[in-house]
Amino acid sequence: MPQSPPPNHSSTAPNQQTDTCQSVRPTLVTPVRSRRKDARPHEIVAAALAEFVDKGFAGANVQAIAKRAGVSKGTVFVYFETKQDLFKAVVRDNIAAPLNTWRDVTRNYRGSTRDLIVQSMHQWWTDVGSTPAAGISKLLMQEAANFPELAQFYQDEVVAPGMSNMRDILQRGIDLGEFRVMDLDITGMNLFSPLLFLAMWQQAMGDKQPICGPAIDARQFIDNHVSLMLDGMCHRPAI
Amino acid sequence: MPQSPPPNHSSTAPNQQTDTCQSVRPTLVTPVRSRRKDARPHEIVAAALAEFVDKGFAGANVQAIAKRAGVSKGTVFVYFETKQDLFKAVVRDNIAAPLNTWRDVTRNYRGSTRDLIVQSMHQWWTDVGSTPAAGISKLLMQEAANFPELAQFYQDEVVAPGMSNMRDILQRGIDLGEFRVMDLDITGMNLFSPLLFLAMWQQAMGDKQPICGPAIDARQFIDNHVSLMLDGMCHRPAI
DNA sequence: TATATTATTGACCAATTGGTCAATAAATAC
DNA sequence: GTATTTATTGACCAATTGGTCAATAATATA
Repeated sequence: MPQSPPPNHSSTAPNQQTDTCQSVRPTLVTPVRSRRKDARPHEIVAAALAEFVDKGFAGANVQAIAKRAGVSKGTVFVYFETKQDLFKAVVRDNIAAPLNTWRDVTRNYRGSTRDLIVQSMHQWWTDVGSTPAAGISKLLMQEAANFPELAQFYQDEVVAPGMSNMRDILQRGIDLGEFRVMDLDITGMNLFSPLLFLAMWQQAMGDKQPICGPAIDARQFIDNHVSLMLDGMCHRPAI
Repeated sequence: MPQSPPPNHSSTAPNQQTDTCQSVRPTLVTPVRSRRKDARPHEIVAAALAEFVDKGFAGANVQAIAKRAGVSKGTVFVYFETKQDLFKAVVRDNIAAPLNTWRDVTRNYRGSTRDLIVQSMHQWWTDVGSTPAAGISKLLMQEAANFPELAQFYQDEVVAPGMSNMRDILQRGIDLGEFRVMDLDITGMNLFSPLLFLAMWQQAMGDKQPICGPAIDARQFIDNHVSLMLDGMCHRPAI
């Protein structure tokens, strides 16, 4: 899936960009080159995200990224010193935004903590888990060893705040008398890791390779998970 | 980066494992080359596992694999046609064994299903999750798109049997009246995915980058998880 | 229109690396 | 010991690719 279609080219594939000068200068045909200095970085980063998630850092091809972004390889290196720098930019640019909006849901919630958890998880799935940004998790997981500073960045900017948010939610449930007392950190991870796993799994397997029979429905997966985590699998008398 | 130091020099550091037959010549030093046709494949695959898990398929360097295995690059290509073939061998050879032993625990268990789950998970963690073989999961997750036939293989040989085993366990609990009725597939995934996630996480982050404060203790993680899944987080009256 | 500026390009370079193969040395046969 | 076989090697090749830069074309300016 091409990220950003070549903004200037009139046609799609066949014409390529070999139409340098034979254009007779009729009047105002689409220019052979377009100059959009400020739009480039974002487009290149978006294209790079797709390529990196797809192929990993080592497997990603700068030329392919350039093509996806609709520019030449040279242009990529005008805006990013090295492939590594581009990679870092991709991670940084795709990490920050979603987490905040997700967190806001927690802040001013009124209903039961159970509902908060359900809604919070669906929210995260919609905003992050099911989007290309989820590829970042997969990416970091595989490249963490080679980019320790990025792993640290991810740790500081995503993991820690995410854990903090989970703790807040759980503490709220305890304070309101809904939940029993438990280890907040461990429980937070227990509660959230299936979502992360599902996101990475679907990133990896995409639409092919259904886990077991049909593909997993995220909504059902989340609802079932929350039900188990709150009520447990064992028989229990009505409250 | 120096290429490959001649592996024949007297001996770099350890004596390697040239234990086959050079003992015939007690007076001579260890031979410059050792010929161990049948031991090579396994050694190379073991070395390749480490390198692939570390660097991914594209990032892995055949010369580095050869070095880890104590042979020359040429030797690698004697036993494996291509880098891809080596990769496939690595996955295939590291997938089969652990699952079976894990499964056997389920078969002839006598106690409560709760205990079965606890023990089963600790068993899996010991036999798979905490071993290098867990790197295969991380590896497959990142290379699935590029090796669809391997993804299928993984699906058939690991995912499906694993899910089946989870279903058996849950069904047992239901049959014995311990558990309420629930969707076996989804619940199986909910139950197991945190372990998979933890395994991959620790593969990725290794001993550095603790999630939050100290590194996660797998034992505590598992026990807490099972407790939540069976009893739930909510307050509940004594049975 | 003419000139100046600069975003964009693609040919080019150097380093890396998957893969080959004739030479070599360890074993075996005689 | 000599001859034969073959597992192992490392120099070598060709293709790929990250990165460079002088040339070029799209603007801006006058």
